[in-house]
Amino acid sequence: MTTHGTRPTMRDVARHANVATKTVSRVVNDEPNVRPQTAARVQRAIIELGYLRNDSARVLRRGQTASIGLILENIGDPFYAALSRAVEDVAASHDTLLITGSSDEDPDRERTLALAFCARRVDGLIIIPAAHDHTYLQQEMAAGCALVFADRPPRLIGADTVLTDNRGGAMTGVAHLIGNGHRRIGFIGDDPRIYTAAERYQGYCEAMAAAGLRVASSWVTRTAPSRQTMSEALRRMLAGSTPVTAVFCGNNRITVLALRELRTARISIALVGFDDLELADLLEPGITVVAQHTGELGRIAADMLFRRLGGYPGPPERVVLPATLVPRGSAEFPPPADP
Amino acid sequence: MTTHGTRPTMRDVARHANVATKTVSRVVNDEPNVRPQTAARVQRAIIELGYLRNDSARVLRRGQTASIGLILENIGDPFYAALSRAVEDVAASHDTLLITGSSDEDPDRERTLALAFCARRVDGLIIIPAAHDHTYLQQEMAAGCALVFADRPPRLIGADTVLTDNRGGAMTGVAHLIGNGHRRIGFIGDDPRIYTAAERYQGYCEAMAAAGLRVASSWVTRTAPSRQTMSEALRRMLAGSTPVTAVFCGNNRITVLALRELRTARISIALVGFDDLELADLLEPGITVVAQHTGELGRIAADMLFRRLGGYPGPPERVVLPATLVPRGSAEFPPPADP
DNA sequence: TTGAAAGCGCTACCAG
DNA sequence: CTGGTAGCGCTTTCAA
Repeated sequence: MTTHGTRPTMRDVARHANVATKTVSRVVNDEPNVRPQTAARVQRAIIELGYLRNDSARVLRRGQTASIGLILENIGDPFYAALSRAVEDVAASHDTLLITGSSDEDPDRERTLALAFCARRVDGLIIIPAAHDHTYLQQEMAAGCALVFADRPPRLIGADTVLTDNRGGAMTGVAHLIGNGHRRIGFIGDDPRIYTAAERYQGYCEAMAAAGLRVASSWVTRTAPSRQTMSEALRRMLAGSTPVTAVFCGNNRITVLALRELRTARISIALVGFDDLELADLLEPGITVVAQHTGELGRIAADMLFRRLGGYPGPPERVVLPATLVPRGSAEFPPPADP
Repeated sequence: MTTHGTRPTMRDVARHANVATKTVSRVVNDEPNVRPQTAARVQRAIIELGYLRNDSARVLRRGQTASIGLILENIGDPFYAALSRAVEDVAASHDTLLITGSSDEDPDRERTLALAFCARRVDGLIIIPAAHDHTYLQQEMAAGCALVFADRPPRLIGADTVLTDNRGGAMTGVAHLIGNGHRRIGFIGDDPRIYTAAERYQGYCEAMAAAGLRVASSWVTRTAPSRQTMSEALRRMLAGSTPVTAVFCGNNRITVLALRELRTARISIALVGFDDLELADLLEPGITVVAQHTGELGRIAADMLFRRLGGYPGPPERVVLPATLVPRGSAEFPPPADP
């Protein structure tokens, strides 16, 4: 039995078993060249003392921590939670621990977290960036910290990156509305400084342009979503002489807020959302979405990271995953006949 | 500029600035008793060399890692994601990093994760347990690792615990159905070996008994949820001469699966679910749930942990949070008139 | 205000 | 097969 706050060390075990610490180390790490009899004696001492190897010391000596860091916007968001789980699974398959931090879309917080992780000497870092300048990571990369960007590309540095085809996905979603006869289509997106939000807006614009459709400024809102901004956005695009007959929502939170707003106001217009929602198929009508392959995004990011940790030497690579249209009913009807 | 894979140490900085390593340490840690002029010289060297303190070494020397571990069932589940976020926020306010691991309801995996975290010498551990015997943690507690259990109590050891009133919540939900006139009410719960599932079943039984209602065995299913088990559960409770007119679902996944099944089969019965769902208010009818205060659960667990880390000496404590009924329409109607 | 030396617990390296 | 020694990069302690 150990006393409170005191842990037995390898030396303690060694003394207890009458061997050298190095022999204990061999047993603890399953190294060869230990007589079974000796190993058994050491094992007994380990159990009797309740010894658990101190991986902090091990890390210091070996220079590898068998841990990676993941920085995302908010682990409480289902999208990032799913991504995080995929990363964790890959990490676990490499016997590696995962440290997670939420940046809340704050560049300073991202930087603080990234440097804190690097100070812990994580072997690598997966970042869903909020910052607009990642040169602060150059030193860490040079010092050997592997780096992968997911969901959004790095700014001002080169590194492996895995993205969703946000622009193409948005185009597909908006084209789907156009294909159903809509010509006045609104767009509600997040703050345009966010890469994915900007890309999706571009996709919206391109799909409209490709169909020869003009976009009125009152149809477009691009800002951090809240109940109030959603309410105003919808009011603006539905007011005036050219109200929209359909709306494209730029992410999962926006879709949910817009649905709630439309329901409250008892307004029924066609809607497509970017990102899937857990109960999207159970709403009436079902919500048509452009779904990202969230798990894949995380899995591939983690695979790329471990490939680098395995010594892969090539130049930075970029993987782009498609986004998939899932028609469920909320968009598959024509606009009301014009008076 | 550093070369690949080599990081400057305090000694390097010290040499560069012509001071002792201890002086660099003082500057890096904002300790007093350094002449501003000296400090400036050190700062310059730090920037020139791109030095970042190695917290692994710091940890080894100081014996505190400023990190905590969180073991839950699945970080991809919105319930645990929300809890995790609350824990992370408390940890961040203590300048502490969070390591997360998913046990997938596997006792061995829980144990492996917990011991891996302890080997890293996390300062404390928050566990949402899957195991049925936590004596393996006694040594770690004795060695000084703080321990808090959340959502489910520990088995065979004593430790701070924060729980939801699962039994009371289920009673409230079932009583609500009874209050709306239902007398034949089904129950679908998770594997009864899971603490929360067992408690919620007890609550169901007690509410039925309190109203003087018998429970037919065909009305009850208690197993790991899947599309198939849900389908069979519903078919059983709706078949025969005494079909249920309402059902109580034991957790968020079960509620979603049951809703999908009922929708597919075009069956409309009253329903109350345990755990809230993101779009519950937007379904038609809205889904009545018994909601847990997930964020509170995580926040209080983390607060209890840091209170222990701060030296709080009292005996293990148990906090029980209420679960709150949120009526939304799926349960607020009477059963069809009996023929 | 500054520095030198010891050592946290482990593993790498070399000797036996 | 086994053991000793050195040292990972930092902080602690004590001396100057």
